[in-house]
Amino acid sequence: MAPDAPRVRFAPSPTGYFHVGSARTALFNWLVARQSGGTYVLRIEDTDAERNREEWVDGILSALHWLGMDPDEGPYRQSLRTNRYHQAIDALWDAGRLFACGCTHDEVIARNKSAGILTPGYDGHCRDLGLARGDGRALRFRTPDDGTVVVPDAIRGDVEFPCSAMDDFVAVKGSGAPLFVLANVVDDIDMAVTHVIRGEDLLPTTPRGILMWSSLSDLGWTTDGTFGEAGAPTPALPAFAHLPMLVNEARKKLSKRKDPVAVESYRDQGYLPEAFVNYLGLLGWSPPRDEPEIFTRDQMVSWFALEDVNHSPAFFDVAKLTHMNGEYIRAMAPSDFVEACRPWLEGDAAPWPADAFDAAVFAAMAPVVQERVTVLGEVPAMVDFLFCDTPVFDPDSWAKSVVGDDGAPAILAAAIASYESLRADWTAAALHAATLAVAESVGRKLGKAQAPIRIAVTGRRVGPPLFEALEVLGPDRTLARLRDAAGRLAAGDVPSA
RNA sequence: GGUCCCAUCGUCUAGAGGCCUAGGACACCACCCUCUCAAGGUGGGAACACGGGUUCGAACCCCGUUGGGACUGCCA
Repeated sequence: MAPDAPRVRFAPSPTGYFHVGSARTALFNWLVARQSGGTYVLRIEDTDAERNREEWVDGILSALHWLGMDPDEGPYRQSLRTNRYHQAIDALWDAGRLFACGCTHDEVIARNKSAGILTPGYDGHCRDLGLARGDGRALRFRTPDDGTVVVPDAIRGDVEFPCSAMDDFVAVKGSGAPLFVLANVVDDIDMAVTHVIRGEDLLPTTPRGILMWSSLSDLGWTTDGTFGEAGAPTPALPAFAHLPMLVNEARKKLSKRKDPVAVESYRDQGYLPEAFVNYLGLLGWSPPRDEPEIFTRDQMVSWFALEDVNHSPAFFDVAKLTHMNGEYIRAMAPSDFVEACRPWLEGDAAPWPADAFDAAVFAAMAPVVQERVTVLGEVPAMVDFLFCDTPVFDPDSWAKSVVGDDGAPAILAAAIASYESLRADWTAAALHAATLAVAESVGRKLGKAQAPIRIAVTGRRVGPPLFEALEVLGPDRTLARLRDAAGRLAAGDVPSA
């Protein structure tokens, strides 16, 4: 690796699930590292004890693994680096960059309100009181009174923030625990991060980080050797890139309450990681002109450039994701498809008893299923008639196209007679021809005539091609189900689903 | 309220002053194909927020307006 190779970091906070926006951020970081021979670092920002749950961290790791973006380095845990933050806090305190403040948030608001100030934000109450550290006092960062902080952003250009609009923010909790900006900056310094690529929601706090960075730099702060040499001076400010937000239909930031944002749920529904990553790549970026939207990871790596990332928010469109997933599924080698389906077919998740599943039977049916599903989670419902003792009847289908069809009894009777003679030549082609004859005998087109048969055998009006399904099901079970349906129909019985 | 960001079809986007009577994809509609459903094929409707500049010429540059969003926490 070149000594000046980029070092990017993906720095999620554990939240209990892996957000699709985080996945997009991870991807763009990963792309920059891959295309430049750089290093992609994972850092868990768990300074908040509330968010420091082991299984949540495992969730991040497994989601990244599923996406094919395992870190090159890390995970580092901020919760394990508190000593280092305290060194920074002491240095900042000794230099007078921090001051103690005993005000609660409510007190600040109350003071502002009584002073007739609608503007939220710290009023500077304790700034020059010379309060001592301790006694549960928070430590605030003394921001400049005037001047401008410039955030050099690879996507948006220089963004300027007037210091006059910046209040003295809390950098250390009353408990002594460091907060986001401080830990984040100290880590980026120690880990020699060269590119900070993150969501646009962090843009407004970036000037605080830059102020923190320069203070540490001014103080002669040196790196701790996490990466590279211990004792090296504060590195130059990294490049920044703030990615556009991912929004919902209401154009609001994706909400964990209202929107389907958990990557895990997409995985569980049967989206393929490659399709998911491909779609994510289309959110805020697009391949070169004239290139199709479906592309490989390698192509993305070679084409991607931070400078080409869009500025405006993108709607996470599940319909488009789903379409792309279908494309990826259809493009799979048949054996890969069969293999990929296993989690949905074997074990407790399947809608049939575990020992009822027959891999060879599924494999025979798989090709026609592969062409019809958009997510793997749809597979069981397409083949359950093969593994359940009796079909899972859709009440509506049964009512409309069997009970509600005057011709159904005759069709079923004719099909039973016809199929019975086909036992020796039980193939889709023979079944097709036989059913065509049945249809003719009742004066119908095949499309209309096959409905009662399909429902009797599979339980539903829609499904895989009927004759392939019958071939795989076999003559015994097919005929038994046809007789069963005909019998119940004659008895006026409506089966429960 | 303050600071900042953003603005091309319903959606994701192409477009970096003349190639634009604005292209593609998803979604939608119609037709074709067809054993259901998909897939596939063909066709269709659908956008440069508005107003000023700059320029021979603006979706593209500048300013303003409007609209949307983010942040404004001892969360990250």
